[in-house]
Amino acid sequence: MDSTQERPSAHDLPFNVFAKACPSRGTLEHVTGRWGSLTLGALYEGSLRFNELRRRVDGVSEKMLSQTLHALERDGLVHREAQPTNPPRVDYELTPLGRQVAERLLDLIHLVEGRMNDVLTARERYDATRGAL
Amino acid sequence: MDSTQERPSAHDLPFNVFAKACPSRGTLEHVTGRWGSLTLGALYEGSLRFNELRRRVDGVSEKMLSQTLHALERDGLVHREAQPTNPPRVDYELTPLGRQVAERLLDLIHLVEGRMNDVLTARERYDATRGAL
DNA sequence: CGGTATCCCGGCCGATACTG
DNA sequence: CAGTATCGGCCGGGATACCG
Repeated sequence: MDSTQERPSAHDLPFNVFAKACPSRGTLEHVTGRWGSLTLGALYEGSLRFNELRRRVDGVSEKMLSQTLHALERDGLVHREAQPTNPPRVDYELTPLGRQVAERLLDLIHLVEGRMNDVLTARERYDATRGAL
Repeated sequence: MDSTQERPSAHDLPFNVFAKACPSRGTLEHVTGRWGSLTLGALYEGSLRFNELRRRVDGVSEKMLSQTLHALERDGLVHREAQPTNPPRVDYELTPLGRQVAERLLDLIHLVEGRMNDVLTARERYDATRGAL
């Protein structure tokens, strides 16, 4: 019943994101990263082209969007479909796994958006007491 | 009006994380950030002291943990309870809102951990085709 | 349109030292 | 134990220019 150092809550999966060296931590960061989460969220509605995505994810630069899409494609969350037409047309869409991830991400996003007033109120209270120092 | 049919993309909430200037984007980043997500995830099991948390979130520095906790406390997701004993004892625990957030985060974390083999496979395929350039 | 290459700055973050 | 202060490197990420 005792296997060296097992914590009560710990999951027995081979991958544990709380461990520094675990590769799942890297993927979690791609997914939850500043642009990763918004990109996946935007693609949940359906496939989008590069510049559509860029407009949808307000504030992202070409460089970061490109970089983000490569990371997500590499992790198998986004599928890139290029058509060799002229002018070129490239569509990005979620893979089945990407959809599952995006679903959870959107749950989180909607929760944060929906409770933002509470957050703002909490900030005011915090700043009123601690910010006065 | 057409309030019956609604595009899934457009939420009518006052806060939209896809908009550059929206404060919800900042909170989402606190929550999904590298240390924010792990901190909230760790606290889901119950309250923890500073150094317990530090050990649990493998790799976090004192500075970043402190900074992360302040941001989460300010946003009303974590409650800090200090006891004026000697040696000092400080417990951190999730607020009700923090619990809801952590719940979603853990859903995401468990999904990523559980599908990590697929991710790793996808990476190999990607690197084999594109990495050869 | 759909990107890549380059430059470069701010701030994220770790290491270290110090305080109550 | 529970932090804060300071320094410095590294790199995330924006701006710009350029290519197929």
